[in-house]
Amino acid sequence: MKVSQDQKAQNRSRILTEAGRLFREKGFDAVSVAEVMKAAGMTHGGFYGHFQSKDDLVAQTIAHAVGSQSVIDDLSAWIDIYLSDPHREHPDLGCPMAALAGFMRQQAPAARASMAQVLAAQIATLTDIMPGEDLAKRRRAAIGSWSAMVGALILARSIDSPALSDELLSETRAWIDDRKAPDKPSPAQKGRAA
Amino acid sequence: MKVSQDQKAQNRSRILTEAGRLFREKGFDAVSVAEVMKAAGMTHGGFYGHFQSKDDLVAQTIAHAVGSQSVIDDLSAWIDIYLSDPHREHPDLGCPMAALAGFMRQQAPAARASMAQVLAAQIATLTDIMPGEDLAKRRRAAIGSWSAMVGALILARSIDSPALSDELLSETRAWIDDRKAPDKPSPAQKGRAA
DNA sequence: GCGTAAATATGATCATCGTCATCAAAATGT
DNA sequence: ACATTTTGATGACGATGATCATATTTACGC
Repeated sequence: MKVSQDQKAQNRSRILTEAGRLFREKGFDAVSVAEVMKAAGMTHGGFYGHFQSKDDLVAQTIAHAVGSQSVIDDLSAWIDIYLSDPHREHPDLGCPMAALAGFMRQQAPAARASMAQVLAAQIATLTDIMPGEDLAKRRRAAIGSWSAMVGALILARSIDSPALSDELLSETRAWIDDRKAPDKPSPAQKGRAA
Repeated sequence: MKVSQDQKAQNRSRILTEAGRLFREKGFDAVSVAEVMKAAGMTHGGFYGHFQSKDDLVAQTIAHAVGSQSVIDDLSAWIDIYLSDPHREHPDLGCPMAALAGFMRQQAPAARASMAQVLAAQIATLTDIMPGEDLAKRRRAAIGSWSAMVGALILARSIDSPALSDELLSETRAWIDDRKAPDKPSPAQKGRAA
């Protein structure tokens, strides 16, 4: 049955939203087109009226998922939330890069290009809120901190040991914070520690 | 046709080796049992004489792949090699954690437990060669550095932009090195830079 | 109001994959 | 040497998934 243009736009948006959740939760391969469509409240047939292929959906989902992320302007708060227990436990609602970067190597060029844009924007945002005067140093700190945040979250999610997983998050948090004051007694020792 | 016990052991080892390469290259889901067996020089039928299931193969492959990694005892050299262009370009021969961590969330408990062991051992090794006296600080530096290394490599491999990918590797390298001497003019500025 | 084009549903097709049953051949113990 | 295992090969089965063909219903321009 046909549907109003407004409905179609809403349906398309819902497909992208649900695809974003499912992909982050299970990875691209483990989610079928039919599963995405069902989550969006439709059957699998209408899919190709919205997207050319599953690869097309993947590429568009990356940009869409990042676009709906909330922005945090305080660096310490950002790191704390990023390396937190809730974020580790809910990849389907969390950072698309941490959830999907591991799957990007075998994706189509369009998807990889979309991820590159998203990553460049993230680094730019982090550079902006990074303290200091020297732009090059701020950008370096942004890249290093972001790598550590993403790496720690991915590793923390990849293992079975809650203790080691907790330690990864808290110690990486402390390690990044230590940069600002390497000689003081670790100012950001908030949560669980080793 | 039957084969000597020596042959069987060699065949099993070759299955694990080829599985390690293929899994690191394509991910667990994208590699079929038949593909692994073909790479090992056999047909798919004999697989279940060696492993109980594909999940079993996955779990054993993780331990096997890490066991055949070479150990580097110089920290700076390790970081340089880890965040190098060749390592980025050859995930099938490189660090299993960087190549596979992103796929671990949906794996069976045995595989996740194997990854936890491997990660714990890696952190212990890094802690050992980390400079300093305070053990807790050395372990923190090991965890933070390792997170940054893995994160940078995963991100560098996930995108399409060679410039940004290069920058991720070189700036993360410099950022980790800066920790040791935050005020000196970045002593480890060897390769390509921003 | 009407006819047409569009959006989704239903169902089919072709390929792939994990796993298992069965078979052939060769190794090993006696 | 021979009988018995045992290893790997061949082939099949059932399930799943991406994609497409066709049908149905309805929005929207005239």
